[in-house]
Amino acid sequence: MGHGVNAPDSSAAPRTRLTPENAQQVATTLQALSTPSRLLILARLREGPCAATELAAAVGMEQSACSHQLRLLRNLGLVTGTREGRSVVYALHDDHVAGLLDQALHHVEHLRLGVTDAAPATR
Amino acid sequence: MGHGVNAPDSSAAPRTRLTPENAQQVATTLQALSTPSRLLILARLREGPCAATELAAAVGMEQSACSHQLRLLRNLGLVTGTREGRSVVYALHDDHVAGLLDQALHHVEHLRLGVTDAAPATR
DNA sequence: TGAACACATGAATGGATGTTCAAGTATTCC
DNA sequence: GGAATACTTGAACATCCATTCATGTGTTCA
Repeated sequence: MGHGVNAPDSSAAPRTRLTPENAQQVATTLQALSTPSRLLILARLREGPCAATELAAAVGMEQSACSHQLRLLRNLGLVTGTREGRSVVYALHDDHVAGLLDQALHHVEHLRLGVTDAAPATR
Repeated sequence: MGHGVNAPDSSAAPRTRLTPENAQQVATTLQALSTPSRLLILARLREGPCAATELAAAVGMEQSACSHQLRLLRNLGLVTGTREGRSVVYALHDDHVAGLLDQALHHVEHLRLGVTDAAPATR
């Protein structure tokens, strides 16, 4: 049988109606999760605060590249960086970021990936 | 003060540990939600199945462009297209896609966007 | 069969975007 | 002050990606 498709079901309507303007904002934020490097950075910070250099090493990228991405994440309000002596400690901005990450991982985990490039089937 | 940051807390560890390989897959899937056009397409399908042309009109884009994005979404396994007479009806592939969308909208809604390009503050 | 409708597809284009390389700023310690 | 550490920033570059234009495929109906 089917795979239990979307029922716009009785329970609750989508909290946020997606307007074209809204969509731009949402897309911009979700784009932060659309690259392996940033995803790894956020996942690392998900486990606790971390200084920039250590963070770069943890995710296996050069400090410069990592710093660029951290700037982007900072501008989006996803992470915070606070100077601590000579190092800057980064952390997720708040729990919603952690939640967003968790949900994303959870759902994607349960999605069949790498589906064949099947053309629409005829009934 | 504090915004209630990430506590690697007692409750539950992240279900999916993010490996570099895994990150690539997750990123690829999440990238589907990183553009306004695709976001609008998915949001429209969230409310129920829809034919291609009607869908394109609903989200305000040309049929060609819409078709290209639909192909991408199909390849990622996020939507399905089934021929119905001369039209092809699209729908979300399953509930996880709807859930992912809902969660994304929900979290992003509660995130402060457009934060200033503040440099790391000194303690 | 042929016209009309509904989509898909390929090539081209312009605009982002991630990374690297090479300085630049900030902080600590001698 | 000056060297060393930690991080940031800007420019250059190469790549990717969403859209457009033009064309091709599939389906219905006269």
